[in-house]
Order: sequence, then C-alpha cells, then structure tokens
Amino acid sequence: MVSVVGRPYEFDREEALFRAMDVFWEKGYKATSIQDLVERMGIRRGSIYNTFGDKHSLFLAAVEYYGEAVTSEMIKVLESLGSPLENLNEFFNRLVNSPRQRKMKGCLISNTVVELAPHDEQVAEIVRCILDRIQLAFHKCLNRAVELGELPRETDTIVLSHFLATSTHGLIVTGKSYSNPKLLKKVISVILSAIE
Amino acid sequence: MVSVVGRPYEFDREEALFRAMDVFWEKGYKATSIQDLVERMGIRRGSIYNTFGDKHSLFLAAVEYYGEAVTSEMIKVLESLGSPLENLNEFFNRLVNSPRQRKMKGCLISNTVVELAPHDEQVAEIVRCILDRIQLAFHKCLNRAVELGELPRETDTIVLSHFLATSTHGLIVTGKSYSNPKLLKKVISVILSAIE
DNA sequence: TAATTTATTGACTGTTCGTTCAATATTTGA
DNA sequence: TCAAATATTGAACGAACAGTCAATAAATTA
Repeated sequence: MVSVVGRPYEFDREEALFRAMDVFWEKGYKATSIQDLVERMGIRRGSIYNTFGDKHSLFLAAVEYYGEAVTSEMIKVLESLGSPLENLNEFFNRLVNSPRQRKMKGCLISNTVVELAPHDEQVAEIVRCILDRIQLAFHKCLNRAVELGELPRETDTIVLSHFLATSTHGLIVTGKSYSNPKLLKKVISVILSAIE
Repeated sequence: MVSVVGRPYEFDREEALFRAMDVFWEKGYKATSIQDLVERMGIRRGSIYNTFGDKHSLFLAAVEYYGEAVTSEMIKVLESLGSPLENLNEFFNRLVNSPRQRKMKGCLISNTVVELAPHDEQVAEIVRCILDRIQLAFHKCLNRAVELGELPRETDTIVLSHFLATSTHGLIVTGKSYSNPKLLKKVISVILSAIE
C-alpha cells in the first residue's frame, strides 16, 4: 500500500535496490560500507535508511531481489521447451560465460553462503530458499529428461539434482579463482557426462 | 635467524598462528577484528603486531599455514599407497565428514577465494598456489590410476583433475549451506562415477 | 653488575563504521 | 491557503576499528 500523501520519492526504488545488490555482489556484506552504497545507489544516507531500513535489512532485500531477478532468469533456462539435456548445457555455459562471472564476482548466493549464512540465520533462511528453488528446477529438468527418454527410467533424479547444484557451486568458485573459459567448458562436459 | 639476545617470547609462535588461522577460518577476514584475535590467540595486541605485523600480514601467514597444515594433510590422502580410486573416495569422504566442515566452517581456501581473492592480489597469489597443488595432486592420482589399469588409457586426466577440484569446491559450499551427510555421500558417488 | 636487546603491556590515536535526527522541501487533502 | 504527511539533507553521534607507542620486564653478553 503506497501512501498518496506526502512528498514523493525522487528515485526509483527498484533501480536503487538493483544497484545495492550489485555492490554487495561485488564486495560482499562486511566490506560494503554505507558510504559505498550512497555512492553507487545515487541517493543519500538518510534516503537509504528511510527506504530500506538499516544495512542488514537492505542486504536481505538485495539477496531476495537477486533471487527474483538473476536466479529466476537462470531457472527459466532449465524450464525452456526442447531438450532438457540441452537446457542443462545452456545453463552451465551461461553460468561461466556471464560477464559478471568473468569479472570474478561469482554469484551473490554462493558468496553469501560462504561469507554470511553460517553466522546469520535470517540470511541463511533466504539463501536456503533460493538454493531449494534451484535444486527443484534441476530435479524437474531431469524428470522431464527421463519422460522424454533422454535419460534411463531408473535414473535417481533427486541425487543428480543435488550433484548439479553442487557442480554449480563448484564452477562458480573455480571461475572466481581461475577463469579459463575453455577449461571450464571441458569441465562442464564432464559434469554432464556424469548424469547420462 | 632467531636472535639469541633479548627477552624471549612467552608464547609459542606456531600455536598462536594456528589459532589465528582458526579465527579467520571461522569468521572470514573482514569480520575478524584484532580484538577477536587477541582473545583467541591468547596474546596481547602489541605481541601480535610485534610478531606478525599488521592484520593483513597475519592473514597471509594464516592462509599459508593452512596450506601447509590442512591442505597438505588432505593431499597425503591422495598420495597414499593402494588404489588411487579408493584414495579419491577417502579424500571426498574426509572432506564432508571433517568436524570443521560439519560446523559449516567450510575450507579457509575456498572461503578466501570467495571473500578476498578477487580484490587482493597478494591473497590471490597464495591461494592460487595452494589450489594448483591440489589440482596437481588430483592429476597425479588419476595418472597413477591409469598406470594401474583402474582407468582407461585414453582418460583425459588433466580435465578430470580440474573437474575434481571443482567438485571439491562444490561439496564445500554445499556442505556449508546444507549439511546432510547421507546426501553428500551419494553426491560423491556421482562425482566418482564421472571419472570412470 | 651494567649495557644491550627484544618482548610485553595497556593506554592512546585517528579513522571509519553504522546509525540518528532536526531542519527543510515537496507533495496531497481539506 | 493552510495542515498533514512524507522524502530529503547534511551534520552529528557513539562505537568499533586497525594500528602505535612509551614504559616496563626479562633475557644475553661483556
């Protein structure tokens, strides 16, 4: 419910949140200062606090926004029409070829799993939810592959979906430390060969 | 060269470094304050600065110590006599069953890859060196498996060694967010099935 | 014993941090 | 036109931060 009375915002809330997400993604939670956020979000300290609450609340909003924007976009790849196995291939290749991954930013979710989730239950909760959505998308994709005859009937799609989620994390971390696209492509081939 | 004159240290340097490593491992670099280190290392501020220099230098020493202690211990598993494939199995099971991993501490190296390496060339250098040692150990292990006839002659052991390194990262991150030992064991089976 | 060297100690420094707030500006509704 | 509501602004806050330093203690060497 948006109030109709009072001074209106001078900035776009979603745009500001997107930029905050970008800063946290790049620098992590602790290393991001309010001053960093002021500079990158393009609004003043007071406006940040007025709109998003404190730093921690803003971070939670940023992670959720990432889940809505970036993660959902990747999940759509898995849900595309056509061959599920080709969708998986497309998913992993986008993962390692995205400009942000190239800049060693990794993924805000895996970064957060490592930096914050073990010490912050609120963050852990949100992250767990997003990770579950990814794993579920893998699971559905694999089930569809079975239905279409791309994988054998007896395939354990649950375990394989967790394997793919684990591989996703692995590729992101490897990509952060050591970004050789050709090699990553070959590693992806091995990953995909494991499910066939 | 240790000086023979002057007041001797009242603490064990290695013990103190081990404890510092433990704090950084648990909390990360940014989230660890000098006060945290004072409390856990059991020595005063001045002694930390006198012995290890500033926080950043201490961190570098801690990461290197981790490489010597923890990583080398894991690499030894890969270099054991007997079946290389069984060694791989042992390696991954230790990875997900270690008490520290269970406490969601993950691995100091992968934590550092995510938090610090992208923004700190000195850290990146040390971490890269340790990652290379792990990958090399996988490579040697796989080559031995080929020699012993456990893997076919045409196996691309280079690519597979990177796949195993990636899987290691993945398991560590998955273990941090979602620690279900039974499931992780099954994921390990899938990983190992991919190289055979 | 005296001189030298180095470790220990805790108070102290300046900076940066996240956060708050009173003053002001801009809108709507009466 | 005035009252009410809300956003904007920049100064200011105390706390926490990394790092320093002079005084002191404990060892060796001459």
